Amino acid sequence: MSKTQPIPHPLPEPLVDLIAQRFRVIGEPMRIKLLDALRDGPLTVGELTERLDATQQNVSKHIGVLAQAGIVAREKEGTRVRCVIADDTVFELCELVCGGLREQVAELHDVLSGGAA
Amino acid sequence: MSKTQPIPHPLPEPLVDLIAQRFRVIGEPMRIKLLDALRDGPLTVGELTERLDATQQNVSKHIGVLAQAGIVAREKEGTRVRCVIADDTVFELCELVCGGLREQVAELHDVLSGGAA
DNA sequence: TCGCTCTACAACTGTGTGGTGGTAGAGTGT
DNA sequence: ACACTCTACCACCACACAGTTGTAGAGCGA
Repeated sequence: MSKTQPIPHPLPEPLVDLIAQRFRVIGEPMRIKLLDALRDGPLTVGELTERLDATQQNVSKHIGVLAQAGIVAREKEGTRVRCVIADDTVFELCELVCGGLREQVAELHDVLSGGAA
Repeated sequence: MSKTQPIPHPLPEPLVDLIAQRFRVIGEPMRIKLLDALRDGPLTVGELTERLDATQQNVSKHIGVLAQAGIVAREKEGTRVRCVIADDTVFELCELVCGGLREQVAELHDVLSGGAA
């Protein structure tokens, strides 16, 4: 159902910046961990803080970045804040990247085991 | 044909770092422009320098980063160096991101045009 | 009302890195 | 051999940002 319609070719400058920004948001280990933790379902900032063994401030900060990028959504619930994945495509992105990594590692493996002349 | 097999769930630390690094590599406007330029086919560093209106040093540097990440391949050809896309998944990644961006913009558009109570 | 918990914000510091200038080295033509 | 072109490497500067500390404010229970 996902369109995956082709991108305009001479990529316009503003779009380049948007794409880069998007990748940059996901390109942070802490944020990837947060997203990974939220894969099971919504969690509060406190729960995330405990699971990732991080400081509350840092978690809040990164969740803020992810929220501003529209990747997660924050929902107040008393004093707590429930964080939910708002854009599932991030996981598809991760899977694609993992696929590429697997391929590279496989090539290296082939070279190191059989391909050495 | 792409596996897109699911990722291990409690994402192991080293994998998190690898994924983050990968995204970070693509999360740079100049590098996205380089990849976009290489979509038509192989180009030399000089040609890329001219097309992107950048300095030769900068292009060489970013191509180096992309090459080390296994996203492009460099091939010496006399004094010139031909740069080729080595991992097509980057374009799939961009398409996915663009799809997400489109969706967000569409939602904003709806809110701003009809949804206002 | 008072105190406690939960979260977000501001200021600061250290680090990573993008861009530039300078330059070395390889390859080519004369 | 010499001059020229093409590319990569190095050192440097400037800026962005991740992480920390301190703290303000909102909500809840006693």
